Amino acid sequence: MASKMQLKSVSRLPPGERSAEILTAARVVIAERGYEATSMLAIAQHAGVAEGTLYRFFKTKEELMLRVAEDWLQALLAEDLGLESIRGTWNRLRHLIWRVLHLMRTQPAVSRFVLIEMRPLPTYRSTSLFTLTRRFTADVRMVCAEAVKSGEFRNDVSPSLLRDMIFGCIEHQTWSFLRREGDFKIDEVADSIANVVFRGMAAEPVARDDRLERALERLEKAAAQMERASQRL
Amino acid sequence: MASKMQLKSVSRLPPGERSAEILTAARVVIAERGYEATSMLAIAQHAGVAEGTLYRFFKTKEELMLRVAEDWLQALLAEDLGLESIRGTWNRLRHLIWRVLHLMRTQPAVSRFVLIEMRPLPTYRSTSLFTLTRRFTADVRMVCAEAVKSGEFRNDVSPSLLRDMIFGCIEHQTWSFLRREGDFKIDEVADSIANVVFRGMAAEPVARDDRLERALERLEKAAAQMERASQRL
Amino acid sequence: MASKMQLKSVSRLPPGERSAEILTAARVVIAERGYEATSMLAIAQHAGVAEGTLYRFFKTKEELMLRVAEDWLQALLAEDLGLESIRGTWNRLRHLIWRVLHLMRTQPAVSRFVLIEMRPLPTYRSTSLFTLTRRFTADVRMVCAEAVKSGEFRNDVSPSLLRDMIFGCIEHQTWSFLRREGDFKIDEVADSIANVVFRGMAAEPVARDDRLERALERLEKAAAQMERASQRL
Amino acid sequence: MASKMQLKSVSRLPPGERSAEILTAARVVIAERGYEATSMLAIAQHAGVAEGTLYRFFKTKEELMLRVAEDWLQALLAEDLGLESIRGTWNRLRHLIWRVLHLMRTQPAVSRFVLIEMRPLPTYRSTSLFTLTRRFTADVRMVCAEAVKSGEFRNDVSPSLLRDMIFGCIEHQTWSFLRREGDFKIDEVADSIANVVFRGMAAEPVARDDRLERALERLEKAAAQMERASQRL
DNA sequence: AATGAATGAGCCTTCATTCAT
DNA sequence: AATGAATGAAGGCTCATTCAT
Repeated sequence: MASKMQLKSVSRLPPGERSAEILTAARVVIAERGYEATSMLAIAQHAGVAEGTLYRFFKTKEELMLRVAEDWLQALLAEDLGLESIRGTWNRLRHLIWRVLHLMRTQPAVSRFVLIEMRPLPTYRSTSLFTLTRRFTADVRMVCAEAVKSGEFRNDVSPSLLRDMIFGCIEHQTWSFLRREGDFKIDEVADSIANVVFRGMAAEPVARDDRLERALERLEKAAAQMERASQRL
Repeated sequence: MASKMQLKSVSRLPPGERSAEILTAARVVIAERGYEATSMLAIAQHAGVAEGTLYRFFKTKEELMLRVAEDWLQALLAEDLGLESIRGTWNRLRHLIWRVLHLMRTQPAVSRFVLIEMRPLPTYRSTSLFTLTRRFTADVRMVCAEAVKSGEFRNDVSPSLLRDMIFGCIEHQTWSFLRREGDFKIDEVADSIANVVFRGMAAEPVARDDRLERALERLEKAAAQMERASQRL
Repeated sequence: MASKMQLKSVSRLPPGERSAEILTAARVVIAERGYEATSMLAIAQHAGVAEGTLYRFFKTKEELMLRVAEDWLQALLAEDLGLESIRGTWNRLRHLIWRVLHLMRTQPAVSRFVLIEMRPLPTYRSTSLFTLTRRFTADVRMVCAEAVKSGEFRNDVSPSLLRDMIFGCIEHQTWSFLRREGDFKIDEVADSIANVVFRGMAAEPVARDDRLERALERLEKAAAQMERASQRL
Repeated sequence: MASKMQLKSVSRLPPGERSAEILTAARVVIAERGYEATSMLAIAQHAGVAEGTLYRFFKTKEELMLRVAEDWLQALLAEDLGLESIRGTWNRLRHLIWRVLHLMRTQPAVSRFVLIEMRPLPTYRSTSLFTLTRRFTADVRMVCAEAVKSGEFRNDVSPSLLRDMIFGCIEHQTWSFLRREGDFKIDEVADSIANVVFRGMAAEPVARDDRLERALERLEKAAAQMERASQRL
């Protein structure tokens, strides 16, 4: 059924660039419409290529989508600084939280895409996208684990749960923003989360209230004196 | 002559009942296959009615799905006891958390449906399903708000954030279970979350769990000394 | 992605008729273009229905195609008389061969379809179409088997091979006709095949075909002579 | 500077060799996957050339496929010995049949390709592949024709039909083997076919039965005498 | 009110062929 | 001469929705 075709003259691009173009076009379309509503045709048209071209680079739609998310995330991750420069558990936690919130504020499209659309996919957990997202959360878990080890944190709650607590809270707080419906205050949220977790885990109460202690000591002392006194009698 | 002798035995039901039947059938199909894979045809067949009939009661597939989720949730909510019988902020929080975890464990299908499949819908927030889910979370928020009001909790973190922290954590912790991949320990998770939030928010630095206990011991010891002293006197 | 649709008003047909219409339309298209070149769209257009309608009745293209072939063949088979009225192995073989040749001459399209296009399908042998075609060949095999049993045929060649010989020959002889390139002479081919097989298998060396015929003529001639003689006497 | 340092090591071959390489590669792919499933890309990759290169030597896929079949067959034909050494019509027929059966057994891939996949092509008969296959069948036809000429065979059946009978039978008998489903016994099949055809065509019945003839002759004589006698009266 | 046959846009994917490099 | 990126028509199939009965 071969048909006569007039190939449009699309200049041949250096390898990698075409694929990058497609990925970029896909980002745009996805940002506009979301995963489900994004068709291969739409991506192709946006990229100014034919549908078939997409399949030169990506075996299936899902693979393409996954790659979009990965590349997007990777790019953001690359901009990231390490934790080395920051001292103190609270500061570190606060920084990590703040960093993610900032990413969401500045990159709502990719965030929405990854968190809301890719994550529900049945295969998501076996994806390298999943692995990539773990890089964000792993830091938090590590900081908590270190705090536990050093005795700064109690050890009655697992670092994994703390991580889930932090990121679960972040997601909920940013939910409506990601859906273009609301907003959130980065610093306020970051402070709040860091505070609750830190105070909730701190081995030593941050502020002291030793009135009970002192009262007890006075009482014990008094009791001891009375006992001695009574023995002397 | 003698045509159409075979009447379909679909008794004409009161409108409410027919619609309830459909909703029930839809639940079953959804529980089996999930949202995406559930077709209107499948629901109709399960309910023993024609596809067209579905559209008498629900304008679109989405509306039907939403109603399924709502009714499902409502039914679960109805079984629920109030908080009246429980005293103490920690106990109350722990109870509310435990209650949700228990619901997820016993009703994974509806949980998966609401959290994983309906929530990503673009219209979700304007849905009465969303309002309904708030009923679960509202209690937590209220308990926190009361604790703040009574001075038991600090007021530097909004109850909404605490609510998000708690439910975000719950979701992450149950994620793999809802996807039939893993599991979670109800009591452990409930304790951990309640502890972190409670300790993290307590106005009075919370004594170590056993501090009161020890104080009591010392008091009793002192009391005993004094008793002995007074007897000797 | 529901779109606004204007349903064309295609009158609702009694069950079975629509499917029959489709099958008929498919026959036409297939007869014109052959299996591979026949698209579901073309069939639908020919039947005056939408593509989706085809899928109400046939799960896949292959199923539809198979059904076309089956129905076609079945219809032809139904017209067929039994062998009861025919006596003698040679006559029976000749009849069976002639019958198939006649079918091919009058129904080249279905023949081409079944023999050339459906048969190469990987699944063909597990098809009920295959079973159906066996009905044609089974008679030949049976006649041969009976001839062997009665001692009329030698038993050094299996009936299956004879069947293959006969039908293989028929196919080759009609090949070019089925491809609209040539022709074949029914009686000549039927005679030839029947003769070779019959003579090749006859336990008693077979007289030339026309020997009996000629003997008859001579007998009649002699009888006439005697009649004339007796009248004169 | 220093660009394009990495030259592809595709040495510029004499045109005939390059084309031969492609043909060989195609054979391999076809043998593995069959005609339909063989893509130009696969052939190109196997041959270590680019897709475009294929089109330098073959205008279309079909042309390439046809050439593959031709070359393949030609190679097999070349290995073949003549008939000169074999005496006797039965022996010769048997040899020719055996030879083809043997080819099929040892070269199922090419057999399948030619018989099952190329032959159904609409253009097949005008192909030089078709001409080539005639070389196989021509011998049979010739042997039969000679037998007719020498009086060894009757002349009431055309050699072409005998050829079709033989090859048609061979195809049916090997059908399931070529589809990797069954098997066949070379010697048994060769014997059977040769026997049926030979005995079916032998001019002199192997054993005589002239009783009918003699009875007829007596009857005729008697009738003639009676007629003459009556005329005299 | 209920039916369910019919719709058809739209989806993902394939691959023979072209042609700028 | 050789490449291989790019093409794009075509295909099979799905399913929410409509509406004549």
